[in-house]
Amino acid sequence: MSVQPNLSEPKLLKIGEFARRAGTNLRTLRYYEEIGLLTPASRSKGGFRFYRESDANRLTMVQTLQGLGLHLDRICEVMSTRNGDTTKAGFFARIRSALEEQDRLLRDRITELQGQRERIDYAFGKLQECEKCDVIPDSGNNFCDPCPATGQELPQDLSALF
Amino acid sequence: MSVQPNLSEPKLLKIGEFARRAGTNLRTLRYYEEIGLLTPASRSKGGFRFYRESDANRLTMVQTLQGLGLHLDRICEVMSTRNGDTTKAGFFARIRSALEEQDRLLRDRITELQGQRERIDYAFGKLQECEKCDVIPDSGNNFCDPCPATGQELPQDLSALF
DNA sequence: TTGCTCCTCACGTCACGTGAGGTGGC
DNA sequence: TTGCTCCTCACGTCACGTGAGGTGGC
Repeated sequence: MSVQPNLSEPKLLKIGEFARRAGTNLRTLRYYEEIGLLTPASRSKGGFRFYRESDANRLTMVQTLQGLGLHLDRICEVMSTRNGDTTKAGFFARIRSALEEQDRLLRDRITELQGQRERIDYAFGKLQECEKCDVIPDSGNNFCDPCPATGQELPQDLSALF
Repeated sequence: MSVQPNLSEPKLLKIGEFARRAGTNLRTLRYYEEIGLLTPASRSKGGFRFYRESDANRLTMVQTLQGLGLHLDRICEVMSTRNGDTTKAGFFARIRSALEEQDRLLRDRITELQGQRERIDYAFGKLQECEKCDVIPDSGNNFCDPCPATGQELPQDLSALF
């Protein structure tokens, strides 16, 4: 006789085990509950929080969005796909727009970081030349900005460190 | 008669103009001075702070490193290229290592973000299929995780939003 | 019952935000 | 002198960190 898995009672985790799996800690989870960002699925009669395994995916999304520089109140908004009209069309439209928003943020951020890598590369190139030069950057020559050899501005990342 | 530009007295900016150019604000600059991250080049006798134009490049680097998740004390360390032995070789070695550190951080972060984009893409693909499906995710079906049509786990980013 | 996990305050911290009240400098 | 910019406290805030003291549940 095959037993139907009980889908209406998915596995629940206590806060410690859930935090470990989700890569976070107890204080953060309690704080997220306090601000309404992530509410446990239930509580024991003694007050113990119980989380769904799948809530770890919500946590991951929060971490991703935080890494992109969003504040928790904005993250609440972006992830509140269950608020609003309850039609299937409306619900799915909110999901789609949340995913699109994240993709935009990711693309923009990647472009930014690639630009920063190019600037680092440019600085490396100039640094090679500086190593062959006699002048040592100090306050007397405004830390070699502009470069006494070429008269040009230093790459930003060298100017920052000289 | 040509006049030698006075390199020992580069243009100095008051805090407001400097903040505007560097894309920051007065409070942040005062805080950075307090913790020793960015000290003004000089002060007027009345106490007004004066910054070098080139210090904006230092600020930019601080912002970049903050965006990569570093704390200010770590940023102090990474950017303290003027501390240590004062030989040219030592100084340049510290510059090089600071640039390498940043490049590592940038590459790792870009890889991470690209992975996140792929996950978003994967979620979009599944969402297309879900739109053709009759089942509506709710607490009775554990928000469609696992998918009642395929039996497979949902993409993380759908599970997070369903 | 023991031990480990969890609970709720509640104060501390980092990186600033935001006035209050006063002074500098073209 | 007027107006704008700057000054130094100093308290507030966001997102937690870190105990203190007490209870739950296998």
